[in-house]
Amino acid sequence: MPSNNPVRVRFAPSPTGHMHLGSARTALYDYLLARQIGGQFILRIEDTDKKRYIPGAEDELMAGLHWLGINYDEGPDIGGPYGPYRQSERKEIYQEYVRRLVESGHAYYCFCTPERLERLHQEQMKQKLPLQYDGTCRNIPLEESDRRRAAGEPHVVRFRTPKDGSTTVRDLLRGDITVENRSLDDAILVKSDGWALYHLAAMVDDHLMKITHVIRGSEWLPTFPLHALIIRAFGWEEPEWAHLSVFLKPSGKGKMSKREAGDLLKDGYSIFIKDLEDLGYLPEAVVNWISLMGWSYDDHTEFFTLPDLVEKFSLRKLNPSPAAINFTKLDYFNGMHIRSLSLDDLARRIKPFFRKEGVQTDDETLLKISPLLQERMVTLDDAPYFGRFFFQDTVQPDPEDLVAKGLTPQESAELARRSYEILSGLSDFDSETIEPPMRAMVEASGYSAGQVFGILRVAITGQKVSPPLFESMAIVGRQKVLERIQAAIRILENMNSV
RNA sequence: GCCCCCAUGGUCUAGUGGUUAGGACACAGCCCUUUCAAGGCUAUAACAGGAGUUCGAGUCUCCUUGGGGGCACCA
Repeated sequence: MPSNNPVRVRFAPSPTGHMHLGSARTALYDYLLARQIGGQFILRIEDTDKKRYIPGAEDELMAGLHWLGINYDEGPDIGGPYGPYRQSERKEIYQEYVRRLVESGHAYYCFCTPERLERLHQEQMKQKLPLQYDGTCRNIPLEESDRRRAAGEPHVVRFRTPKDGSTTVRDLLRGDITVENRSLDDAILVKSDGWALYHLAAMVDDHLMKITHVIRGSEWLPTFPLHALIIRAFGWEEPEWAHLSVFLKPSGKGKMSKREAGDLLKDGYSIFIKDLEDLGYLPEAVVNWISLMGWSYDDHTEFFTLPDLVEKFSLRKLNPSPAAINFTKLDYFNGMHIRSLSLDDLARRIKPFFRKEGVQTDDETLLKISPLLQERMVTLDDAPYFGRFFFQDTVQPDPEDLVAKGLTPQESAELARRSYEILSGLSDFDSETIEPPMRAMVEASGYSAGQVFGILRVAITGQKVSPPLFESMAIVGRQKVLERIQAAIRILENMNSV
């Protein structure tokens, strides 16, 4: 619910792997909420765990956001009034706040060794008991624990979870959730190396950074009550919470494994943002697609640009149930967004895909073929598939394809010769000039348009599937068209009838 | 084992007590058509199961089942 305060939301990923669709959606919703109410969107890096840190992950995150068009107002690279925006640079802040919790009795120092904890865990497993800390250090007087700490005894800090009663928290998607406090663990807030854990660091940062709405994954639902308890222990005001459902694999059965995610690539799909550009997807399409996984607008609108989404997004319409990833719908949206691109924009975007295929292009031709390619492309890398012949000096048609269905090579060659005659005698070489006499020739020949134009298509484009023939011919140009027909005639003449 | 969340066609979803259960993707067919598309039209297809509340339940309650998540000195 909008409050009187300006909306401030944060995207707080940890740099421990590739940015995927789930995090992109969370960031998108954050961004939309901030933009529509005129608030701020903050990027905060949660990198307190050095063991899991992956170099480059932070850059990939920022590149991914940038590619998607999701811009943030405050972050590690651009700064802001509430920095630093990397948790690894905020250690002292957490220490200060943890001490407050200890002194107010909401947290305590725990000297239990990992070995003892492991034995406890095993015992609880054996007895089929809930896996929780047993409270051994819960009642050590503060003076004593301070003394032991000063003496250098290894320790962590744990939250003193109430043992009686229950805790109710409110999620924007699910309403009130109540849990018995006895099912909550005395979670560790600070590790023995002095670094704060997520539970503490994120709550402190959200408060200090004046975050009003926390949008995060539903994997945080089980620890949600703990987080609320920590905030309440500080006496702070709680933000609004929205826990987004997870993404399931396309079958809808379970989350995608690392292995499955990797296998996707050979089908031209990926759940990693970094791969999507290379696969020929438009950021506009990706944004549109993920926006609709767990959110809806109304009955008849599904095509959205980022500005549309800013205008229409609403937390109220978020859906709590898990959604299966549907890549064919991404393909659909990609086609739609490709068709909504201006011609010069399209020309610019397909250029690298020709280059990747080793096809030399020129901007003028690129612009001319764009309208021809536009309505038949699903992904940007379809462009060289349909249009490489525009840029080649010669094409290499498959002789079999040159022979029209139901005709002999000789008959096909004859049709090609008649086409050559007409084409070479034309005053102009645009599609409007080419089409009428060619149709008349087909009419007179007694063959079908499909047969005759099929021969020419293969002869001129080197492929059975291509953009419209006459427009293509006009762009290829008379000289090359005639050369290619000539070459095709030679091939046909050298074939034996079957 | 314990805790939490979820449940409408194959998939994404609309629906907040009374609807012929709506839309989108995919699929099939038709139209258009020189190929492939795009576009238009049509069809197939869903309230997980069981109790209860109510005159009336997809919608509220409970149970079952199924799915998902969590139970780290990760986030």
